[in-house]
Amino acid sequence: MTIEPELCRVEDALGILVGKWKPIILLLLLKNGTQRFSELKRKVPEITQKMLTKQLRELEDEDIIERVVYPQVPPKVEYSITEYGKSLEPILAAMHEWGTKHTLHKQQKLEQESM
Amino acid sequence: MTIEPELCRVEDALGILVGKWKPIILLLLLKNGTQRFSELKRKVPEITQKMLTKQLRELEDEDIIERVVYPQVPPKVEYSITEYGKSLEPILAAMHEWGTKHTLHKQQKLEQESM
DNA sequence: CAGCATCCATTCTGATACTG
DNA sequence: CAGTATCAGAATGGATGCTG
Repeated sequence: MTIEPELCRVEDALGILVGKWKPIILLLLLKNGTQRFSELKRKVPEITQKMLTKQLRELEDEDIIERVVYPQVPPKVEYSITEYGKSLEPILAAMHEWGTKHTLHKQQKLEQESM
Repeated sequence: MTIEPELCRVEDALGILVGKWKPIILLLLLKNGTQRFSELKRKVPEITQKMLTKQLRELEDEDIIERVVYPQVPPKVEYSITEYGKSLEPILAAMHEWGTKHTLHKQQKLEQESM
């Protein structure tokens, strides 16, 4: 094991990543760079404005993403990952890789059960 | 970016790790190996039996941990990480490392604000 | 010892409608 | 366009008491 004593450090990262839509939002911003509110909404149609707004605010509060408002009509707001936010990428990558394997695992389990 | 298309793979990992006590439980089992219910309870005194039981069941359902019941009186139940569960370690490690940095980040932020 | 059952408080998420 | 406000339902977490 490489993880030592203070076990609870993990909670901080988890606290930031938890939220039904935060990982997707972060991955979209990491992958495609700066994007407008409406772009994000379009790429994740299932999310409601309320939820998107909320999750973006929370990520902003944690300095994970940056929010830039252009004072014009109609309004324009752009979101992007901060440098600090980019430091989350290894975690997202590890989860993504694991998630892929997990899918296989679940499939195998189902196959076993149906034999 | 190394993370490609199917963004939602991340959710599976997150779903398993989320739960107020799951990371701690996993880290304890990864670090110290097989342990009894009461040992875990003692190491995380703030958790209630109900919660400990629930989180352990959920991890068991996902094949992350194994539960062995010894048919004796008084009862004895041991929990351990499965091989599959061990595959989560990179994620936990990444979160742990990040969490440590995050603490520093928060401190610096507070210092800046108080200047 | 290792739970389960019940009740309760809080938080989270969603649906819908409205606005500068 | 990018929100805010309100209401409702679901999920989560906790306190307490009982049991094989």
